[in-house]
Amino acid sequence: MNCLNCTNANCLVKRSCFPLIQKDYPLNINTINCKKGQTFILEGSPVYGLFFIRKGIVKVSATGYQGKEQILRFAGAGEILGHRGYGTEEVYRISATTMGESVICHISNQDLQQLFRDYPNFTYNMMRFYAEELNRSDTKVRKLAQMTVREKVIDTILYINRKFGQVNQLLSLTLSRKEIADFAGTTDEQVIRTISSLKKEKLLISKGRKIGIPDIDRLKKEIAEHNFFLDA
DNA sequence: GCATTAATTGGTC
DNA sequence: GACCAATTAATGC
Repeated sequence: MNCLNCTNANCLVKRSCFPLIQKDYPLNINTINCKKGQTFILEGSPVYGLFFIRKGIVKVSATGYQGKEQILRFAGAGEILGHRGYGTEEVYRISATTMGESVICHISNQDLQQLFRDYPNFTYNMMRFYAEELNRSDTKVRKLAQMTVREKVIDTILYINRKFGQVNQLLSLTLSRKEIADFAGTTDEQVIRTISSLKKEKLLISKGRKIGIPDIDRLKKEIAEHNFFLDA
């Protein structure tokens, strides 16, 4: 597989290096076709390059004490994975699992170094990406520490909406209650209770296991005191 | 349809 | 607000 016929305009490699990359440029992209629920980066395994999502949605998580899962973020097409391990770390500190059918691109450490040398624009864009990531993880810490459970659940739902949107008034990415809890840093029972009271307040609707937001601005108001880092 | 998994509810600490 | 247990709903095969 190579990047020439890739249609993913969001990809950082494509954006930064094309149309410069020619047919004979020695770049080896491994593409991995994944079904739902496949873990293609495993916490603790040696770092062997960077991953880019070509298609699909991936959850990034780390395992804590007694196997407790903390979901750190969800990533969509064009986003970068495994970057924190690159350079300094010898093993990945996160796992990455597909939420649905996905296509993942992988670039080896060697090819990556070559790209960094050949395409300063790519290097610069990567640096900007790292800076943004640092900001996001910073705000994530503050949210976990300062928000109430109710606020964290609302924030999680708004985050999913912001990132992946709604279809027919329902969030297009369906998370289990436990996944919401693992992202928000609470338990699935708390999530269930919060969601059901939000439904009573008409701030949320649901069909089966899917959740919808009837009025996004009204829901945003619920966490307005934390507006400071709403967009993270 | 049945078996498995997820959601919900109630109770205890 | 977490953890546990019991019940009920949803989903996969």
